[in-house]
Amino acid sequence: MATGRTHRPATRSRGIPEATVARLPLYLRALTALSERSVPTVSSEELAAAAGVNSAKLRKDFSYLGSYGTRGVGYDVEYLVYQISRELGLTQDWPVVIVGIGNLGAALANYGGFASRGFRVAALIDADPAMAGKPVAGIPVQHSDDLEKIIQDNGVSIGVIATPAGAAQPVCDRLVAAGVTSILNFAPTVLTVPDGVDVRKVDLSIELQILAFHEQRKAGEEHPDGAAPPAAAREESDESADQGPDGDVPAVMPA
Amino acid sequence: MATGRTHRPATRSRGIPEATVARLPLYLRALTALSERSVPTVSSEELAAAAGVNSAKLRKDFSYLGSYGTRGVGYDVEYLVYQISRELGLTQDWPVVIVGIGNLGAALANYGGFASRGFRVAALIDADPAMAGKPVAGIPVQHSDDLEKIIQDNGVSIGVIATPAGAAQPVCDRLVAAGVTSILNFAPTVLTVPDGVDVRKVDLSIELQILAFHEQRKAGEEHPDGAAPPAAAREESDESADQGPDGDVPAVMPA
DNA sequence: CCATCTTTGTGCACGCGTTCACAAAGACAT
DNA sequence: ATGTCTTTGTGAACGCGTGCACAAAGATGG
Ligand SMILES: NC(=O)c1ccc[n+]([C@@H]2O[C@H](COP(=O)([O-])OP(=O)(O)OC[C@H]3O[C@@H](n4cnc5c(N)ncnc54)[C@H](O)[C@@H]3O)[C@@H](O)[C@H]2O)c1
Ligand SMILES: NC(=O)c1ccc[n+]([C@@H]2O[C@H](COP(=O)([O-])OP(=O)(O)OC[C@H]3O[C@@H](n4cnc5c(N)ncnc54)[C@H](O)[C@@H]3O)[C@@H](O)[C@H]2O)c1
Repeated sequence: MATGRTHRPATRSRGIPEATVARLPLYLRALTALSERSVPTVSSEELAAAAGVNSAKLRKDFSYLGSYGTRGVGYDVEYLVYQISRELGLTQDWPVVIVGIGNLGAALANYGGFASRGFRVAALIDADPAMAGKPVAGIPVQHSDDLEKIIQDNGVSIGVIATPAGAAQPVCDRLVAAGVTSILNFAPTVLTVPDGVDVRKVDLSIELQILAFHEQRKAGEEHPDGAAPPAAAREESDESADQGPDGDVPAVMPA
Repeated sequence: MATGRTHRPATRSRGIPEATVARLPLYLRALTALSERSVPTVSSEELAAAAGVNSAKLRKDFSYLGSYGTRGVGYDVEYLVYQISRELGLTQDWPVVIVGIGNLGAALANYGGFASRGFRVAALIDADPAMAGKPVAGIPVQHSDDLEKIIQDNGVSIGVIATPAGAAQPVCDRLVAAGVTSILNFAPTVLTVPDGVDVRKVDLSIELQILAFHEQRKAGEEHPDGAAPPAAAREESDESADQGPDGDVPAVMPA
């Protein structure tokens, strides 16, 4: 998972568990695909397969939204698309600003999947004066001096941060002060925000490191054939002779 | 959370819980920053604050790695950097290929934070013949015809998919067949992989939808002053009169 | 060497999330 | 109308993750 929420304790939002909320977009995507193929109804089993989850989980998730679905038949695709969209707040338009129009920010600005779900790129903001006025993805980049005005004029409540790590917290502070209450952060930093502001982060580096961890485990298991004891092959090897097959980085040892 | 794992049930990998593994990179980042400032030791309290987590959680996380840390003092920064790096498999070099060098793929290729943790971009692969040979971030793009050979020649086990959604599954299948066992997927699709292959996904659209959900809740609460009953303001409103303040999408109703 | 003070490591309890398994609901055929 | 068959919705059990709270460990000062 490339994410993690901040603040807002375990206050189940109106009764819909956070884990369920995180899956709703997944269901919505699968349902939209079915809708485009004019499929009228789906069973929980089919839809679960398409979304890559357990069917019991899917049914429980939907049960938090209400009793849509007909026993013996399944769920009405169009109706469910509407209900989930409404629950996620996608029946309204969400203006979004992107701050930091570098490699990543420009890619995000060019991303088509943005607009497809009610999100509209209201403005692109960068601190580089050389970029001001230059169009990216058809939208002229604006200077960060005008950040507050841009937020307020467009009624923006969702901000995307794609600046270097060092600039992320100051930018975040300005966004929040200007009225932004939801932030998607691509910079590799922990953002501190007041209560009531949601932060989600996407960190490529963290994802790769998690993959590397599992990759290392797979390589360390070394079982060409079937059932080898998966764990407990080595217990508390502490240090020494645990390196991969390749070379190793000389390590700094403690006092 | 922008992620979600696939397959591999709840098999706690060698005793380190998945949730802990996901936080190790966070600790590592904070520790690296301390190391650069030549800070010799940190307490769990300080480090937890820097990583944005609870200090008890941090201590429990570290306890899975072993008893590094000195009571009354804290943790030796350099030592901990090494131990976490080793646990995550970052003491070895991980060649990575990126498939789909469009807006996003190019941004990823240009991303400096890639190399900083033992990940090396071994190759860039695209299906567009016009891109073949063209350097992106100093690395010439190779045609996807040679995908299998590239994977094998470089001993690549981690692949990044940044192609359009429709191409993701076929690309994934080829990567896996060629020997890749860890995939980071940016395309908005559920990938199906054999057992033993790890998939993590990053989906911008899902993140925004989750933010929109909470944003809608905040807007719906409408409490200019202090303590209003957070939930149970409306119970089971089913349909009708639940739309946002703005316009609403005409919905298709079921039979 | 002893006392004090800081900070770790963890036992324990609790709550959330997942999954199983099944009764109830309803479609559909006869 | 009645029976059968499919599929939902959910009660209950279980396991994982989180956070509290505290005893043990060890540093530090006298
Ligand atoms: N490129 C990637 O694939 C990638 C992947 C993961 C994370 N990231 C992170 O995303 C961020 C951006 O990456 P990038 O490759 O686009 O970097 P970049 O250097 O290409 O772009 C950063 C942009 O932010 C602008 N900027 C700097 N300070 C600013 C400020 N105070 N206000 C507004 N704009 C400001 C710069 O002018 C520049 O245009 C970095 O934090 C990076 O670590 C990037
Ligand atoms: N741009 C973003 O910010 C962003 C954000 C989130 C998700 N995504 C997703 O990431 C993916 C890439 O986005 P993008 O904006 O870079 O798109 P893009 O169209 O700019 O780039 C896609 C690239 O993939 C290449 N390609 C197509 N089929 C291929 C194949 N079979 N093998 C190898 N290469 C192939 C194309 O030639 C092209 O260069 C999409 O699935 C998109 O939905 C993008």
